[in-house]
Amino acid sequence: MPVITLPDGSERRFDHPVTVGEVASDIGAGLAKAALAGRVDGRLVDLSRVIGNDAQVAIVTSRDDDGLEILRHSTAHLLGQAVKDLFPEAQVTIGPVVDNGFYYDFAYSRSFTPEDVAAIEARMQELAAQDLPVTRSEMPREEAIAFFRDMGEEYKARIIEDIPAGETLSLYRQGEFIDLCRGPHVPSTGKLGAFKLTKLAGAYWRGDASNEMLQRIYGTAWADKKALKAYLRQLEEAEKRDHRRIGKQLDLFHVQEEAPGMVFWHAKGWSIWNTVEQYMRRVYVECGYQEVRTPQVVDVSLWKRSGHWGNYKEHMFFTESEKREYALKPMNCPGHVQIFNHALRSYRDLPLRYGEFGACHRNETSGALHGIMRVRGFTQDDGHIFCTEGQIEEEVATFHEQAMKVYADFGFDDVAVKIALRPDVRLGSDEDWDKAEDTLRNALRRCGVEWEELPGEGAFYSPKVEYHLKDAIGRAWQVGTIQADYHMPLKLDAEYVDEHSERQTPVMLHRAILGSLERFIGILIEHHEGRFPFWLAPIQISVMNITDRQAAYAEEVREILRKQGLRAVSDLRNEKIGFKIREHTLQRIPFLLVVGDREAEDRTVAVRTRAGEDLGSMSLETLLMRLSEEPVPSAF
RNA sequence: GCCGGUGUAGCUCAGUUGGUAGAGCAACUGAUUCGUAAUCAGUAGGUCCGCAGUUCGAGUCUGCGCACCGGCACCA
Repeated sequence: MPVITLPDGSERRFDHPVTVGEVASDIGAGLAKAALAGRVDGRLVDLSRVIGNDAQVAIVTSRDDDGLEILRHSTAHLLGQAVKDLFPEAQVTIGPVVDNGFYYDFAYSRSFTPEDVAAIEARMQELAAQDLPVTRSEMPREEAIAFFRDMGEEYKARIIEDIPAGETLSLYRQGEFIDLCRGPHVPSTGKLGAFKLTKLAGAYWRGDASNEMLQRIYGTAWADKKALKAYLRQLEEAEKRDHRRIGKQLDLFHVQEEAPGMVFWHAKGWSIWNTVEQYMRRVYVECGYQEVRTPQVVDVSLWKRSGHWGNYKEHMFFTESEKREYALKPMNCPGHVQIFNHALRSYRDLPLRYGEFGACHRNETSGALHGIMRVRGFTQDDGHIFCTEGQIEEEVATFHEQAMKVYADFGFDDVAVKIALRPDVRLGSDEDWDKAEDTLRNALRRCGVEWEELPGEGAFYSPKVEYHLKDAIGRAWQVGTIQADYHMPLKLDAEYVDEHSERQTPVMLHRAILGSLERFIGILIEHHEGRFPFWLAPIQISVMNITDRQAAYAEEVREILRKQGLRAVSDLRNEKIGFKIREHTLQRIPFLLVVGDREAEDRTVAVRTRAGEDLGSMSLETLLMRLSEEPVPSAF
């Protein structure tokens, strides 16, 4: 005689075992219609699940995150069903839920075409309209392997073979389609919401590039058409902030065929770069770094000693001259060790901090390139701190504070801190890793921050603290990092003399706040949608006249602003003021100054912001005062 | 690198079954001198990504490259 307790604490008594669906009906017809699944004593189950004993029950609908996830998972099954329907020879593999949707990977003798995808989506709509019941059944593991192998579903059989022996598996059937699945699923295909297939892609079996490639079809699924439309609109909005598009519109940079993965910076883009670099240079100085510069082209022997040649030569650029082989530097650390090694160091010199705007080249695989976010020629705000083991915690904690300040200055308030822990393939002993990981934890604990740990994500020589910035539309970008390296100093013979006159090997901390300037500027562009904060804007002010009569005055105003160190331009073209305002607003110039006869007469300017706000007419003194209130990063 | 797609004027794009390459915006010239998101008219602009091939004839068809886009893999 089950007593069902609902989320609001109310109870319902039944004199016989009931299904979750019956509980929903008992509560109300509307809920029964909306019900997709249930949560019984905390576990998600199908509506058909029978409850025999007292239980806590919640009905899951598409309004719940759980419900939406089930909806997406069931839509993935619908995709599987449609593909098997239209292409019986195709084999199914996995079909999980991802952000905003789902995908399903298939093995098939030929590639699916965009036309195939359209047909598949149409078939999905038909199958949904048929409102086919989705039913669950169970099968012992061994039987399931034979079952799927008989059906010609080799991949499915292999997936089941990885499940521990003796387990009973659940299968879901809708129409002719049967799939292995933990569930739960919607009770029938008619319960599915609004969906759309979005992308056709290749994906390796089991995510391993040495395996064969499968075909992945991505889709998005939502509770209703309205939510789907809102999502598609959001995608369009995201496209508008694409740094490649804005880079073109604002004339910031370009890339071209002759130099794949290398950036041609135009004047306005380079202005942003310079502002960022000058700001970071101040960070180096104020945080006790010595800025250095190391060679671009270095004999391969150094890279062999550092281990990079062994690990990464496929991704390095080489050049040969007079029978000597050189490599373009893929990173700056060996260079910094050379400077460290150029004198005999004392423990009194530590921590010794070097910073460099290090231009590096890495021959990234062609498919990895992406605008200025992932390039082959890039510049890091790189730094290396040579210190003793005992100094690591202090240095990491200090770095943390600096990094957070920098992110806030660039307009990022939501920063996630993570520690990437030891990977499977690594150097050094477990005790060393315990120690290194704990040092990072202690440093962060000292800063009072919360962090997430990422097992297996560390570099092969050290765990890393990582900084992930959340941008204006919620996307996360990994930028900064600090890592404690015990190995490279050893490989490259870095030494210092300790207080007992003994030679010791220092620890080397690799750290960057922005990561690569190219990528960081790309992130800035997307985060601000090209509307850079005043201090970063390549052009801060534009002065425009209404008729030729005010040309001289407009030039005079521009000149005064320039002398104040502001980046100002004038637009004296014989165009209507509305046209000029439109153009300069589209160029995202923070302040537009209009001068007509009145302003020229009174020696004032009419001020308008790029947001369209009219600040009225004011004297140049008032304007300069107003501009001086624009946020500018302060010193450390 | 792998799977799929795309490559035409500075930009955004159109171009039928193979038959002399187009539009809008931008540019340039002229007119207009105008008060807060597009003034009007005219002119000019192309190795149709590259190289081979098929054909009387290729932007269009075939092959091989390259680059870019979306994923996958990679990211010291």
